[in-house]
Amino acid sequence: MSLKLYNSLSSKKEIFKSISDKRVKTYGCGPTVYNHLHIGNYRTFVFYDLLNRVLQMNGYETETAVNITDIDDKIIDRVNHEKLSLKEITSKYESSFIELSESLKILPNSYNPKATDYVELMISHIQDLLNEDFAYVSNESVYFSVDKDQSYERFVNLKKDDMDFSDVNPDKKFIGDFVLWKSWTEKDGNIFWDSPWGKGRPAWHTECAVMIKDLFNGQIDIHCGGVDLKFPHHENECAQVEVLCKNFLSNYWLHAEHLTMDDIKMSKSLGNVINVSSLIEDYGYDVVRLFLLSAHYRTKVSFSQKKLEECKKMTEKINRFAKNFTSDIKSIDLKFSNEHDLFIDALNDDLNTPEAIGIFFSFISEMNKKIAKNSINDSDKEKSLVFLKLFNSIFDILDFGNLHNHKIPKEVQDLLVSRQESREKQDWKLSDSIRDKIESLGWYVEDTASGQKLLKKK
RNA sequence: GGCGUCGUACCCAAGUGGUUUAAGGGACCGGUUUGCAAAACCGUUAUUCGUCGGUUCGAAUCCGACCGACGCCUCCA
Repeated sequence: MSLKLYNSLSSKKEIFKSISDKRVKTYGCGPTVYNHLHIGNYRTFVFYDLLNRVLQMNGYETETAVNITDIDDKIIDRVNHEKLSLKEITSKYESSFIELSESLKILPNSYNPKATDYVELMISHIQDLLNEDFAYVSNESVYFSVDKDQSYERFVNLKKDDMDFSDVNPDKKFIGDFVLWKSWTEKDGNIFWDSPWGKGRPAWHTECAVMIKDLFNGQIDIHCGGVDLKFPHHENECAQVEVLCKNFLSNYWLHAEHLTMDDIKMSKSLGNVINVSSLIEDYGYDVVRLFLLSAHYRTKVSFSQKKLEECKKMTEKINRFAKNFTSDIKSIDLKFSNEHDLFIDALNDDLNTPEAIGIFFSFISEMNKKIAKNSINDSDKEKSLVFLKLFNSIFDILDFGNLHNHKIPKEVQDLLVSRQESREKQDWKLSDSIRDKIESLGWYVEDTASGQKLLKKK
């Protein structure tokens, strides 16, 4: 099955066709670095990563960009309150973003452009819009005239007649116009850039538009973001680029739904956020990743500890299954059969991770039956290895290198030996107390036909 | 107010007209196995998909009304 993606422009699943044969260019709206990011933010970033991996699975080379917004009202607020420089604040949260992305096994992007590196280009972009009469200067700020964009309202149906005119910025000619360049005000302190229209700073919508123009010549295959960005952000991004370049900014627009807290969306302004690094510490990156991928990206997910506990059990089950196979998985060739194709088809059907997980678990259960009956053959073993490798190329929750050789502490090893001795003497009391002790050190002992087996606790 | 999305078992969650009289995971209960556990295996838990109507040979899947939840229209992943 060929790759299908749900395109927000048409509100339909469409067969994906790339601009050039082999190479796919994607852009995702990244974080504003004024605070720690929460698990909801990372749901979107893990979704970008999923898209990237599925494209690669389909044989595409990917060129990916996720921007970092380091010019913003909230950042300026913090600069003024904390008496730190802009750079000091933004670089702290930027590196935290990069580090946590790595811990969650998000593949590195080709580019992570920053707004502060693009101010000059943004100024010339705004000048271009002014030259072509798509924008106007008012009170040292620059606004985009949405009337000049024939395609405006790609993502929404605004019904301009119904718009609320009560709180209109008097500098705007029309209520729907949006700002490209914000003139300096006192509360901006010493944060400003010089421009032909006076000192000020670029506005948010300008940033992504200019980065795409610069990195990708104003045209990409896929643009992603959270649903909340559809309007006005993505609409306004499109408007600026498309009036100038006369082509679609992006052929496909993918929007990820929000992670919620008790049915209310999680957001920094609402204060109902969950910190990611402590979550990874408590559960492990694999559990967090599986949790984020266990619902389809276009559905809301409610955060809960219970779900994380369930995902933890799922990762344990997968790990147990993987441990049945001793070959070096890294060197296995990916030769696919029916079971694998079902898994691939699910992912190609608009990145249907829950279905793919279901198929993988059905396969595990089928193989476990054979293992239980001791009727597993070489072909089954090979299929299993291929499936494990395929599964991990997308979900990336198995650590193949450490599957079999977790470093077992000396203390645990010694306990294992004495437990074996007590078992031989049929001293069950002692053997059970040793088992408890091993468990308190973080390991499960399982007695199998071939002797004691250790499994690292999560 | 305008625009839009969603409502599937005890919980989570796929499926969006017939190959599904509804995947998969968690949970519960019973069984096999085990010294006991754990794991694994077997079996049980939705004749039913918010409610009510309609279209169709056939609907959870399409249409309409209603009820409920949420999102966007303002910073936001």
